[in-house]
Amino acid sequence: MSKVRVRFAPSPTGGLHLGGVRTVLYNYLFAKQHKGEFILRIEDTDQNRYVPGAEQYIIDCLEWCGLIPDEAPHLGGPYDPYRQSERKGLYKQYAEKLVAAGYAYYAFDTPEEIEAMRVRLKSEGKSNLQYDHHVRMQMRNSLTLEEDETKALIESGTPYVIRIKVLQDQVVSFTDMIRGEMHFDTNNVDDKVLLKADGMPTYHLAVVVDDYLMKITHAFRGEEWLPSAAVHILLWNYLGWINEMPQWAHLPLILKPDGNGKLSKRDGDRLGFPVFAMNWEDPNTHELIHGFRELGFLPEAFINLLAMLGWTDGTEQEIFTLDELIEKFSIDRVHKGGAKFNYEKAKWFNHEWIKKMSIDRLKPDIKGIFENAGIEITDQLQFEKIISLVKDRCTLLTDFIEQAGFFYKPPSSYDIAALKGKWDDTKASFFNSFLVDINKTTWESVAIEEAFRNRAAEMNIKPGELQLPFRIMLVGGKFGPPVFEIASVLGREETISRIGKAIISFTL
RNA sequence: GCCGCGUUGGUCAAGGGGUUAAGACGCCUCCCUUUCACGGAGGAGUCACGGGUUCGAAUCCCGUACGUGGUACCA
Repeated sequence: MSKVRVRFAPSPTGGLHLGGVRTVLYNYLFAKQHKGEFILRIEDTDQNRYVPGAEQYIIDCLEWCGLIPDEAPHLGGPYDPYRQSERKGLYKQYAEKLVAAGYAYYAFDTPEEIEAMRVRLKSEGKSNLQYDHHVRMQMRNSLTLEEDETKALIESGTPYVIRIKVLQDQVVSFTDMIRGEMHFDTNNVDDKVLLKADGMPTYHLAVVVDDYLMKITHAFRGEEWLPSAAVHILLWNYLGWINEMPQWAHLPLILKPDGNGKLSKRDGDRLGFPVFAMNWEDPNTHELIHGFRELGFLPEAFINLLAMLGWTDGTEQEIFTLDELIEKFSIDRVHKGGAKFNYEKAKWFNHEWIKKMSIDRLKPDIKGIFENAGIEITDQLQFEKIISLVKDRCTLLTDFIEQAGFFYKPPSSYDIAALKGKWDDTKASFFNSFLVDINKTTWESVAIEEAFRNRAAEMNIKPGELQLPFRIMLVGGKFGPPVFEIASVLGREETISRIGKAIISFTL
């Protein structure tokens, strides 16, 4: 078998949806497992939908996720160029070839004429309003016009498109790697536009031509493409390339968590979770759509959770590294049905990854988050200790600010409510004595705790009664790692200072 | 409307003729911890419906319902 080559072919219209990333991922996993190549091709044939920055954004997302293409517009490759707008000149010859072979035709109908046709059909009670074999002989095209008329029209610069001429009464079949045998009746397939009036190909022509030219062996795409697969297969046939047609796999959709339908960027705002891989700001409206990255997800977790949205290896394992996924992924274990996105589970994946991740891997990310929050890291060793102390209680990377910020900034307020019934004059005097004690102890958590317990014993107070007040003195609230660990990391001076301040505040 | 695809707890899912129908998230209870987590032990909660086929159906077949996608000179 020839070398596996797969492609991700997005149109750069803004943002990269989570479902898009999953499509990339499955492509990538399949390619790498088979020691093949993963290609990024930009489908920018619709000039009306061009969004500046969108292509770079896609590239950046792939990079963040660690899904690096082998060939791409910005990397180049043996099948340059990888941007369809730059391949424009290529497509027309194939469309013309189809016309010459009788598999396509020129159509001169204006949008108004097509609209009129649909109105007419509707008034006749027809439910099928497609431009297809039922109506093509009633329209203005090279099938109904005399040859010299057609020629004259083209030569005089009349706008025209080229449409595929779908043969009647045939069954188009193919094997989908996920769904098995698929059959379509050509009587239900319309004469899709192949080449637009502006000379650009439509998606239908462009995918087939480019997949052929780029020697794509396997084509994975979203389920929304299933109905038009018939057109694509017809094209592979009509163009005489059927033996080189890639194997198809139509991936299930990712659905909204609540109601119905494909997950869209709007749902993120509405339900309070990210839908895009990274923040995306629309260059025209300046609307900001939040990304997983900025909300504190690790790319490892993001990839992992996406992989599990529609696929399992059949065991109970849920946490996978990219390498494990490459090894274990199998397209035939991909689900047929769509999956509703569940943000709680997504966060669980991230939590698992933070727990599992090394301090060194976490460090740069957390440092960046801290700096954005105005916290400077000066002591590396202390920083590492802090990370190891709090990582188990952080679901998102951004949680580190809340969970560890107090190491860098003394509490600005105290959870007084939690103190209720746990603070009185004897407690105050305990801490006053303790303040003196800890001037002499070795500065280690065990030694601090020992001093704490000794003093408590001496004053005949249960140490447990004192721990919560102590915590609130240092942290401000009822959370965080063990208190004596906190004190030890904070340092003698800072601990003393916080206790002193708190005694005054608590007593007021 | 028409065409296609799908349907196992709230969600992700294993299981593909005989199972007490796995597991995970979330939820609840308890243990650990005089913080919050982590961790551990339990609990509630399911095969869309109706017909077949079969000794036996979540599993196979047919309908129905529901969901979802497409139905553009968008991808």
